[in-house]
Amino acid sequence: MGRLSTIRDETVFAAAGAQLASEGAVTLQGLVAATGISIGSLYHRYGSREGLLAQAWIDAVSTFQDRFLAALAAGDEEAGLQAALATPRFCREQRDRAIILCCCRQVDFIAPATPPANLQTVRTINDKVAAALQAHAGKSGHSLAACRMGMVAFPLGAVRLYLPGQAVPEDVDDYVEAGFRAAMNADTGARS
Amino acid sequence: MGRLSTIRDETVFAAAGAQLASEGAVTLQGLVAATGISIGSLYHRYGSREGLLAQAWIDAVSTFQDRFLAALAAGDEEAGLQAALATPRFCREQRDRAIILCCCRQVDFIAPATPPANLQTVRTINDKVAAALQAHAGKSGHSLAACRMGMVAFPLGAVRLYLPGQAVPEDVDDYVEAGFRAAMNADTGARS
DNA sequence: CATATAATAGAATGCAAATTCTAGTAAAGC
DNA sequence: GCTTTACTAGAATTTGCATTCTATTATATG
Repeated sequence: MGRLSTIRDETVFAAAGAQLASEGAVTLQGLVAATGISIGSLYHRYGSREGLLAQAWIDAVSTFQDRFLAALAAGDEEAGLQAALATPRFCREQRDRAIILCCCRQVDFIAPATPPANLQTVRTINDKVAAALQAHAGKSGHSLAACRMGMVAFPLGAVRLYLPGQAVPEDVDDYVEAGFRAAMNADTGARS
Repeated sequence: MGRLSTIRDETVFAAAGAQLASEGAVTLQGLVAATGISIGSLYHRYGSREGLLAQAWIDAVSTFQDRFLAALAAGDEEAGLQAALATPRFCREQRDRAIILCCCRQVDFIAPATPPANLQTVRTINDKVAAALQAHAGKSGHSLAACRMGMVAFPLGAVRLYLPGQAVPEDVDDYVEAGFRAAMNADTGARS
């Protein structure tokens, strides 16, 4: 029961990401202007500025993580490539969340003043991805460095050529694939 | 004539970059604490917070630009590769400036409130790099997108795996080279 | 319809950081 | 050694933003 919220979390989080990407900082007044929400609602719903930012980050990261881990979990020969391609695809299908992940930094959302509960959630998420990467490295016989390069660094660098201003073109996937294979081949620490 | 400054610009700029990378924001009090400079000196030397940030960015970008353009200017077969490698090399030799370039964003330093003179300088620098890339694309027969991918996006993504916390390992150069060649080969818009 | 609950709303407050301002200090030229 | 010039220094002020607080509005349930 009780009154229903008029403005969705999604809208607020997207506005925060957009402001951070374009201005370099988020102000609550800015969010009020961008979304029409009131200061009172912001504090009622998110507790504090830090809480709001932390939730926005967690929302974006966990959504992406689901796809990235699912791709890796396939476990077959091309699992790594699918994980690499998860980044450009995410940028097209979840643009607002991708802007938070690709155009901002964790430090913009997660700070010492972040509520402990949120801080713990972030740690769990980060650990999970790190572990999955580690596991994939072991299974595929490649070094962790090569996996991070081909599945994280190159894809991120690629989409950042376009976000936040432009759409990520389809042919970025070709470059990501080429970069992924190159990283795997260049793997000086390969074990197989 | 006149009194000599005791703390070098370089030191102040590096502190600004370090703070931005680790905390996500720069405060003048933070710079005072990190470098020992006084508030009065900051305003005397840089005019304003915006002026200071703009100068720090310009210092970092123009230093990098010199190397990047020099590599491209060689003009031979491997000029593109040398330009791609300029990024990891810069990270090792000019770490403080590299942190500003690789771990921060232009928007953190250049804003609407940036002094017009500095704004103009930044525009000139950006245009120069864009033109050189464009020229290299034409000369080498590759698309501009492929050149930006292999010479900017992949190298940047690669070093960001390590900066600002760790040194950029030597083998990153191998991945950057592999990524560069992959981008050139994957070039769907190649003209030769 | 009455009541409890949850959300909206925005003016008032407090705080942290940027900026201003006045005084003091070191180097170079005459 | 005197003057000019450029830099240092930090207290006082202002400003912009986060946060608090009280009132109000909308929905669900009995």
